[in-house]
Amino acid sequence: MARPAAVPPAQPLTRDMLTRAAEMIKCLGHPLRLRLVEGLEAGELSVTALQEYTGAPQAQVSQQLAALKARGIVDCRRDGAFVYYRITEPRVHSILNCVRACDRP
Amino acid sequence: MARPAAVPPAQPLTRDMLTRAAEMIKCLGHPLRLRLVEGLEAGELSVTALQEYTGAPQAQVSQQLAALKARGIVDCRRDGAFVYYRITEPRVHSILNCVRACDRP
DNA sequence: ACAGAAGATGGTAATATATATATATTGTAA
DNA sequence: TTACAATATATATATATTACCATCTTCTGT
Repeated sequence: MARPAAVPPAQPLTRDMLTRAAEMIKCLGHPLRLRLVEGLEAGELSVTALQEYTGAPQAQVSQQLAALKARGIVDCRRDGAFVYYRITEPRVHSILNCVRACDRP
Repeated sequence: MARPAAVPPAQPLTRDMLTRAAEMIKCLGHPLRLRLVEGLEAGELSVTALQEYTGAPQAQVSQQLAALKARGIVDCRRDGAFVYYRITEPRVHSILNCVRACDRP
């Protein structure tokens, strides 16, 4: 039997966009990192605040914030003893909204 | 100096929802898997069609489809010699849309 | 200068994931 | 039943992530 034709979807992401998108998404695909960006949604927070918010140990919070920062998802500024993180990747907000739209099409 | 108060964002995802969401997102955070769901956006496709669409070797396509299926992101049906995959996780579409909204807030 | 708070970083063991190759299964057509 | 196409799975190896602990740095208040 003839095999079904491949139906190439319109406008696929370029290889590069796809790779970068996958990296960003992968970075969000971690419970603590996802919680962190959730915490940062309303604005910037210090590492201490994020520690309290997530309940995770300090080192882990710092590590995962570093991972998020390395991918350009967040950035930080220092103010005295505190370092404040904020979201810099605008798509994060919409992705969080998608995630919250649980199981509803 | 007093340390800044933690500002707990409204309605954080429950631990469980967060864990599951992270798993789904993580699964999408892989170039080939992301390409696969992109291919499936318009409807179901056979493994062969997906092979042609992605250009990836057969075993890898099958493997990554299995990963997507294990997470409930896609499902499949067999029709004769062919197996057709389709998206079952409704949030995938919105996530893909977010991803495509590159760098625009 | 000193002590302590805030944060970052390095090392590491356990675990997970990716990729490739080979092989197995299932279905179809002759 | 034979041969071949379509798909799945097993296995091995390489690589990446995670979580944890300890340590180091920077800043603040005294």
